[in-house]
Amino acid sequence: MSKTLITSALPYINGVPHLGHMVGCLLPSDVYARYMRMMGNDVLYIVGTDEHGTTSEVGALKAGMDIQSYCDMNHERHYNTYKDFGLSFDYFGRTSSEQNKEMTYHIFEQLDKNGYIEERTVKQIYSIDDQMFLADRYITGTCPHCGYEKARGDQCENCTQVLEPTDLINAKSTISGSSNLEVRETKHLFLNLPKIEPLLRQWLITKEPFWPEVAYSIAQKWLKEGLQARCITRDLKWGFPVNKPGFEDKVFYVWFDAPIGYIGITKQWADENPKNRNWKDWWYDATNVRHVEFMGKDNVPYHSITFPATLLGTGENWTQVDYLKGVSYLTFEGGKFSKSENRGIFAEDAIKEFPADYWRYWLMSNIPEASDTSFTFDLFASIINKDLNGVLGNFVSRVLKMTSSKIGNEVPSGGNLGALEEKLITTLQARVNDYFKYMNELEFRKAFAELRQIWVEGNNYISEAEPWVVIKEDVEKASQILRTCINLIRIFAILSAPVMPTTSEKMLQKLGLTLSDIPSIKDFNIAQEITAIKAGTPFEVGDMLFERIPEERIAELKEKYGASK
RNA sequence: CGCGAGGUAGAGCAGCCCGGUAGCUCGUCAGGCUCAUAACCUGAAGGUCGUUGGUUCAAAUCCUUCCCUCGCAACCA
Repeated sequence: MSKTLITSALPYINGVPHLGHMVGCLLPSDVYARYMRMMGNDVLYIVGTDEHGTTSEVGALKAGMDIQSYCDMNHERHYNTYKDFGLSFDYFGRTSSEQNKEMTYHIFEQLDKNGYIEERTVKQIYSIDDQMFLADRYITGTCPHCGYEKARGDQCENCTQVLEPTDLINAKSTISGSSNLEVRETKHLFLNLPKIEPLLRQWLITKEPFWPEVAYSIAQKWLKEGLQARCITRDLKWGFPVNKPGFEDKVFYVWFDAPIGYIGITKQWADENPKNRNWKDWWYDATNVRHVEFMGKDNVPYHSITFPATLLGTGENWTQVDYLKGVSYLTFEGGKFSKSENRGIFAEDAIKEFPADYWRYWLMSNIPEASDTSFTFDLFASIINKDLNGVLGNFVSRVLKMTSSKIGNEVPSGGNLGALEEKLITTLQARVNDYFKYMNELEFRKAFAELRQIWVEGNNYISEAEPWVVIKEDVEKASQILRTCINLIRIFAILSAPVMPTTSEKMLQKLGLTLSDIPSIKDFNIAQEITAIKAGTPFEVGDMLFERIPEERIAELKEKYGASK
């Protein structure tokens, strides 16, 4: 059995995940993991929170908490949100874990031993009142070029000039507001990327035919512009203390230990059941592992350049990314999501408004693959009303209600498959093959457009077969048609499970089944599946699968989530 | 001249790599059906494929000019 290692970019603990984060890495990784499991693959699906860095320190300070409790609290919050969205990760870990510390130290030692680490002294702004060095973005002041008063230390948003923090007039710390700043020298460790570059190029070239264009072109861009040594340590408190003499008062930069977190979290997972789990089977001298990573496009450089270079520099045989799914941005009603401006719908709120499957289906069938995509409530409602209610929900409803009222609450017996069913089987098999093909290629938009067409085939079939007419003349034939339709419900439930697990369960429940009854979908054969449910099996009509979203509700939502701003 | 991605019917997208009657979904209009969630099925209207020039028998597709949108620009996760 081939092994599939699936990782989602680790959400930063201090952030509040919005729909863009969900669709960028968390949801697609889950959908893919569920699909690969159903295909019979041995899947390990790893997610967790990325916890180190200034942002956490500042967040804790503002919340009046110590950093550890602050992170504990937020970790819990992330976990609950993702569970609510139905994410099926095998482990939800943390980059601040002991296991990750161990991994980070080991990888750093190897890099150092191989001569890829160098010391440099840099000048940095120190805030005397905050008692810390400030990252550029934590300094604001007046732009010397255009006079804009809220220019950041790295760049002026107004005139787009790239700045040094020392250029700013009346520079202030954004943390305390203090202007009691000075430039200090500080010694840091750098990862010598130019030295690893030849290895990296050699490795990357093998990926070109497989990666999506967005991901590969971003990686190429970085190589083209030339790699520079990258600072991997910081003057902070919250992080792993550097395990090198003379640097004990520094910590590793969050971007150094965050991707290593995939490995560290795998070890967390393994440590919970050491008899049956071994992290090395997935990461170290591992054979037959295909590693698929999911991330927003802003993360691509780190996963295609920095992290692979880090692993290559160890000289050890680490599992590298085989397929990198880079996803563009989801915008909100044409603008940016912004918590501070109360603009956009965030994951915790989204789940209170509608069931997870509504979001999962919308987001996956509109995932920003080729370019940035805008979320609008109008579009959302139209998809939910048309695809989920009109096409799928209504099909289930019309079939079960008709069978129940005309014949009874058992799958009806009698009749044989005919020419119409032959045609249905052929059409459906072709569509299912395409659906699987797109899923294998991680072409989600196309995959879910195909899934929708599969549902449509159900309505097409029942329209042509007209059981409501046939039943007046030939009850046996009508029974066969309805039995076929009930089997279609089962087939639709199975095929929809990766994207709408709860709805699938609901559909199967009506037929007295659960998802765990479903065998592998590898070699899914419609001709066989179409008769899987036998005559006499009891079923219940139950509730409707989905609810329509009326016009008034859309207007309310737009108002509530700042769609007009 | 910083870099990248995108600009295709009212809306959202596919097609572009490997040139050859412009396709899908929603919306609109008309018809059908009455089992079902004002649903479902069928059909029609609607596009000089951002702009300029070029290559070619032939360009949405290849090369070129300019314009617009979004993102990135390495101490922001």
